[in-house]
Amino acid sequence: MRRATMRDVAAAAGVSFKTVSRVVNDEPGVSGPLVDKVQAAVAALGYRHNLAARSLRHSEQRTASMAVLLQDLSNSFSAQLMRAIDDVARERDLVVMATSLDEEEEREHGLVANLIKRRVDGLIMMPASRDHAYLQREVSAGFHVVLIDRPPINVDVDFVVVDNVGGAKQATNHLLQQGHRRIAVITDEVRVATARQRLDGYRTALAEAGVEYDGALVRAARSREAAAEAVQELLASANPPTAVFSARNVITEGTALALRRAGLSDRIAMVGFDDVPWAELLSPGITVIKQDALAVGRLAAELLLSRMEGSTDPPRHQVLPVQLIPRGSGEIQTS
Amino acid sequence: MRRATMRDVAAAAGVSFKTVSRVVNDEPGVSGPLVDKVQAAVAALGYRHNLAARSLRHSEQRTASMAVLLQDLSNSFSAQLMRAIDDVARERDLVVMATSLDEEEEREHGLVANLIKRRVDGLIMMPASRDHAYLQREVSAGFHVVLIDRPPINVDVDFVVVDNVGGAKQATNHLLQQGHRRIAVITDEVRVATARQRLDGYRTALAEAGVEYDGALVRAARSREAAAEAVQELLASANPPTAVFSARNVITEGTALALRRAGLSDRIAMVGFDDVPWAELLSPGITVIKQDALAVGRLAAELLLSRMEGSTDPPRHQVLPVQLIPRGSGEIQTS
DNA sequence: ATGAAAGCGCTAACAT
DNA sequence: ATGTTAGCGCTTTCAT
Repeated sequence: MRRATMRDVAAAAGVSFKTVSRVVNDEPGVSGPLVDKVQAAVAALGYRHNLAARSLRHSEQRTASMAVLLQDLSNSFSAQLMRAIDDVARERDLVVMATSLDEEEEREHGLVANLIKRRVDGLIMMPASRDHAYLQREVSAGFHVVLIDRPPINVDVDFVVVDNVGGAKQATNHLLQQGHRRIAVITDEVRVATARQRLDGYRTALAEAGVEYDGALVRAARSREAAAEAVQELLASANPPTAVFSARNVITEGTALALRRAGLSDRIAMVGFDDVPWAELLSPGITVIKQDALAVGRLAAELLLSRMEGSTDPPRHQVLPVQLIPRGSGEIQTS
Repeated sequence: MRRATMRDVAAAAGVSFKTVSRVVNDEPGVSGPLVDKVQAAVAALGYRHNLAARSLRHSEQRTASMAVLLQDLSNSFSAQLMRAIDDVARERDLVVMATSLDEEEEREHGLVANLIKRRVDGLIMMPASRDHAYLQREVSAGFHVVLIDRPPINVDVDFVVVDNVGGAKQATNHLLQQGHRRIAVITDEVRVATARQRLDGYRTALAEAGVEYDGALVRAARSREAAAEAVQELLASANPPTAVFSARNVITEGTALALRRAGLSDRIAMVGFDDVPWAELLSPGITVIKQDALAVGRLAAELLLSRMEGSTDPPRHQVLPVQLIPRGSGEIQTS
């Protein structure tokens, strides 16, 4: 059950297959009657234009496609990035390939190689790896890459990140202002750049306030459950925190869960990094440092498109601001 | 800045370009020294295999790609579907193109056409349209389609849905059992198949319990804000409901929001269709009819893969069960 | 073990 | 306005 080709259509319509090509591509220079005959044959045979063959021959070998590599497409932050990127791509009729890296470096390398073999026109990636030098060769060969959420390491390419250090400082300062001195922080694993930056911001804020850093208040957790456990342990410790800075959305979930279970939602203050859709449904509402995922995604897509359209500007480094949204949980004072 | 081709590599390595093809494809029958020479040339020139050209000539013209068309990739249900599909695709080294349809019929048609032009090997779609007859021709031509969340109309293809009618009945019965008689229901617009089915289940449960259907308790809402408004209006009406069945995840958010704003979270019962990650963070927790998005996605992907691997079984219709998870909000009794 | 020729489905450049 | 030829980068088939 082979698909019909232009030659098949040409034979059925009694014209040359170049005429079919003209009709299919809406090129001028074909008489009305012939156009009709060709279209009739196309319909009769169920012919479908083959874009792969087209782009192979076409002068500028574009595939009108791009790829998005995130860590976990089911995470709401990533899902929003994807959505924003897709919205921009849609305007240009670009198809978007998307997948999750799950912080696996090997997977990142394999996928980038695979996508280049497929000749996607560009890539937006939240990198899992900590060395992006391997991208240099591809970028030099004309492959376009925009990193997102995490800055490039050992290579200079376009990127869009948010002010993680500033946001974490702001979160910590906010809690300090409510009188808290024992502020726990739960972050992602330190190999993740954003986790390191947010921890930096936390430490800087403490230092500036003259509050001593206490490693016992710092935990790493990847999942919601791990975060909940970490908070539970901290609460049960000899010298428990009076406030928590949860440095990532799933950690915020885990923290809220642990506080609820302990019946301490109204006693222990918390500020989360990254807004969550249910933040205002809780009592108290969750105070967060909001990063505008849609803006990050949109901007990254626009940077990529400008490259695909020929921009040769030097690599552009975009750091978007974040915003503290007080909703109650972060305004709980020390008693 | 043209990318190197096999011919370029062959010239650089001093071999025929067929030998390069053999090396690049890990085919046997090339001596060790030649393999080395070719690989050196590949590295020197930054050569990258062109999969589009390959699949054009290759006997079975597979592109090792599939597409996923959902309504809104940023919705947590859709994001989970995508994640599950991607996990299965990953095992087979398939690339997944994904995008949102936003309930736009035109967009669905355009995308399906475009994806066929790109010769994707298969498609998993949550359809926006209400007539899928146009798919018949493509399916007959060997294109593989699996519908998800909503069943096919006017065409018979594989699909995976959940028991919407049964789930809605269960939700309604649960509220009836707590003594509620005035149960509001907020659904998606009626053009959406799942909304109609869930409304059916609601009506059936009422009828079976001998409770008269009251159209004044039924509202449609697409967004969280619209749902919140609808609930607010209902609560302010002359004869307000004592319970709410929110028939979709964003509606559940809106309902929870409205109840919280009205300070009635502990007074008005609610059950939501589709589990939400924050359901157990609220007080009371949100009782839901859980549909296993990951299972739906996984199963759909497996059905599609089996087609791609040659299955010619008659169209398979999968209806997955749903499960009521009591967390508090659904167990509030009439006072 | 290696290579030359043909052709996948299409567009570009050039006829007529 | 229509058609012919060549060739995109690759795999296949068939030599050597």
